[in-house]
Amino acid sequence: MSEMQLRDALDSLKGTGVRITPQRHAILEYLVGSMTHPTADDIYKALEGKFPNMSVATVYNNLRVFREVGLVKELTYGDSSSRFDFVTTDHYHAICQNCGKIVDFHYPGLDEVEHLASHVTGFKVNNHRMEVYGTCQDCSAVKEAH
Amino acid sequence: MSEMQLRDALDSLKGTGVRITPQRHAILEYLVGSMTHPTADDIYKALEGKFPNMSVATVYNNLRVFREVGLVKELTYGDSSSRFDFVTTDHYHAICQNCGKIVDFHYPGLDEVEHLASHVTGFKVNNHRMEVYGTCQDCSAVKEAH
DNA sequence: ACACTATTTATAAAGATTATAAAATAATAC
DNA sequence: GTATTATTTTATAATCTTTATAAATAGTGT
Repeated sequence: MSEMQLRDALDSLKGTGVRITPQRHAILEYLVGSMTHPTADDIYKALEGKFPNMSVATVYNNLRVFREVGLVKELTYGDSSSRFDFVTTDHYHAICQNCGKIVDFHYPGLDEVEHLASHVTGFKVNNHRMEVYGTCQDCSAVKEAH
Repeated sequence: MSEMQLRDALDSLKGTGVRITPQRHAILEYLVGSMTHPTADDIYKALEGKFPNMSVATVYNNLRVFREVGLVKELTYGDSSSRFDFVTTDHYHAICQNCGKIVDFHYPGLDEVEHLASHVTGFKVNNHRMEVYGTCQDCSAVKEAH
């Protein structure tokens, strides 16, 4: 299934006139396959084997390109570096404050919030973002055990 | 009214054994008075007049202290630097993607999301964050006029 | 006023991201 | 298929935000 996501993404890139280089292919492939919301550095390190000469700038440049085209979302949490998330269907994130793990979950109906916010603030609202923070099961277990 | 907020904040600090220095007083005062969710640098520059010798580190250190005590929230949006928000009552933010303006709004009932997320992901959820993004009235007006 | 400890300052260091210019490479026209 | 052109990659340096460090200073309790 992620096969198809990748192919769709590449098609979508072609459609906007962005060249498909081996590096771009690899970065996209990694993003689609990864469930971990990696940082730019994660991606850089992961592809070091395949592309020993690839520059960090290439990773950043292409993540920006993907973001501008709408294939990728940039997530900025409290920690120092951004995380990048391949955009599939709308979902939200639960973030472990102990180990940093990020788990997806779905929730319908938050469009309502957009409407209210728009009404109250006078904004034209395009989209929203939301996360929940807490402790994941693994970390909870460790604390119990102690 | 912000007078009272400031006094409460100072009392709350004293209660936790944190010393009240002139710099801390000034930073808190600025945060309480400001409706603009300033960056550390904004605060630093704003207090330059009163404290010509103040170090940037002081601003960062104290913002961390305030955050740890719960007086201040750190907001990380897409841009390069964090913004700091004096915690009053729970509210959310509408962010203008054109000019960066941040407007507060209230919305009840998102605790429901925490429950569902907890159920689905197995997390112990402590809190959540949410924002809406769009175009503020001023920026919309400018676009229309053009 | 004295002693003790937290805090500030000045400075340097770290880390993430962006800018720049030259070299390499993909798409396009022929 | 080759030449051309514009894009992209690489390598490197620069920038910017934030944190670490150590000496100087200032609050607080006695």
